[in-house]
Amino acid sequence: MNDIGESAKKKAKRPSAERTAQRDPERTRAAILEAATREFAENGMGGARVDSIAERAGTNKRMLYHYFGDKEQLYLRVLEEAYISIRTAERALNIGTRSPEEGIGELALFTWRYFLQHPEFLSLLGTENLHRARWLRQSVRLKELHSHLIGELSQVLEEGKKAGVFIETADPLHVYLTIASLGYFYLSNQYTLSTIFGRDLITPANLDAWERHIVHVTLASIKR
Amino acid sequence: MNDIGESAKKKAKRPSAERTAQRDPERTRAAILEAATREFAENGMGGARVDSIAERAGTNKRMLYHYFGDKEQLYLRVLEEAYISIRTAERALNIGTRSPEEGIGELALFTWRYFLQHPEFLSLLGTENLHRARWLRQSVRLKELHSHLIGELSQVLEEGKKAGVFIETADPLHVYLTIASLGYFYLSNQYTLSTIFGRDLITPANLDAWERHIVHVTLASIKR
DNA sequence: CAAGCCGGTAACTAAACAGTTACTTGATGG
DNA sequence: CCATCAAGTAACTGTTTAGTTACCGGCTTG
Repeated sequence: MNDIGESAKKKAKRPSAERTAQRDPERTRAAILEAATREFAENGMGGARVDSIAERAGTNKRMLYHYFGDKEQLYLRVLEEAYISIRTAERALNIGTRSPEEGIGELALFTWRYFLQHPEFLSLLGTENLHRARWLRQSVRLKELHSHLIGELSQVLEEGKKAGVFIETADPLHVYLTIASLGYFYLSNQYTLSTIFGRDLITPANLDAWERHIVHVTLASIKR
Repeated sequence: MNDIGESAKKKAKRPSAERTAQRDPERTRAAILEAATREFAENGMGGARVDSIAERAGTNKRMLYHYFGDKEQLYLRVLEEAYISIRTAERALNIGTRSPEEGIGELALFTWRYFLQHPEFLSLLGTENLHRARWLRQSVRLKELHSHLIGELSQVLEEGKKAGVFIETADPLHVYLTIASLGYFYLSNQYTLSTIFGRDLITPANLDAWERHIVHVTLASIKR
């Protein structure tokens, strides 16, 4: 959950240093980050409480401010980590190694299942957009992270067009936004939707039906 | 924006009463509701400030608590009004009067354009879902409001299936969720999306392209 | 083994906050 | 023309909150 190499890197002066079980800076840091992820995801930026994060992490505010500066910087770190996680997992898919149709289907399935397993990621996106990407815009770590996705998707679409299975107007950004839209809305808005339509959207049967629906819609929209 | 008939209704005792320009309960009430809509949409439930709402409405907290009880009740009223507005406009569409294909296309266009013109509605949905529909669930005014939509949509789909233009597996809730997904995600997440993909999604050309994309995807997913 | 450094604790502070109370103003009806 | 009542004002209160400060204790190094 956190790169242990960091302490070794900065400590040329103290090479033999191994921390005791009681004092474990890396673990405390990781615990704060994880607790903050949950707190921000559940309550948003305005609703999140610094005291609550410290308590959840099994530590106190002093450590939180020591490691992360202030509430806003901690929030940005949480957001950055969330993006890094999904883009890293996405990259490991290697959608270009299959047939174009399978590749797109795989990406749709992966995205849906990732969203399903990481509700905190969806919440964080919602919070960040409520604030018009105020903090994400300040991030300097995320410039290169996302271009790979569009590049690889673009290649798969081109391949499909050459093979005559995809329509010529299929656009990589549009395809990704379609996949993400269908997953994001269903999950992030499940509570109001279940309430107003009087149907529990989150049962296994309904989740399964929507997963198939996403793949169906995505492919139907680009197939010749 | 507010029904003026209410004051006349409760005042049999004081029939000649016409308020002066200075004292205008209905207007104050409406101003608070509108100010609250903006404040909650911009800052969420946790970030919204009661003082700020009073100031935006050109009044003070005393009036706000007098008319709406407390912050939570005011928030619920805002949310209810937002739902009533979209469902009322939707009803006026009468999608059943056209051909099935045109009817679905009209619903998709309407939904997209309504979302585009009412960003505060999308924000409120996001906030309410962050809190797992905590307040919406308490609402007693919204039970009947949404069933009409699914009923009408269901009829149009049936008609299309009989005419042989729609596939047999097309489901009314799925069709509506598809339309809403594509509009909601693009707009509500425009800030993070524009940031990470380095492309401004909100230019007239891009908005127009996405509008056409929504209609295309929706129809492609149900056409035989 | 002593100095000091670093991970960690807990009590504190100033500001912001939701909600309340005491008061003012002005129109109306007896 | 005065008593009443509702609309509206503004200062106040107790609590919560982000951020700080003074302190503790054990490990490492000279």
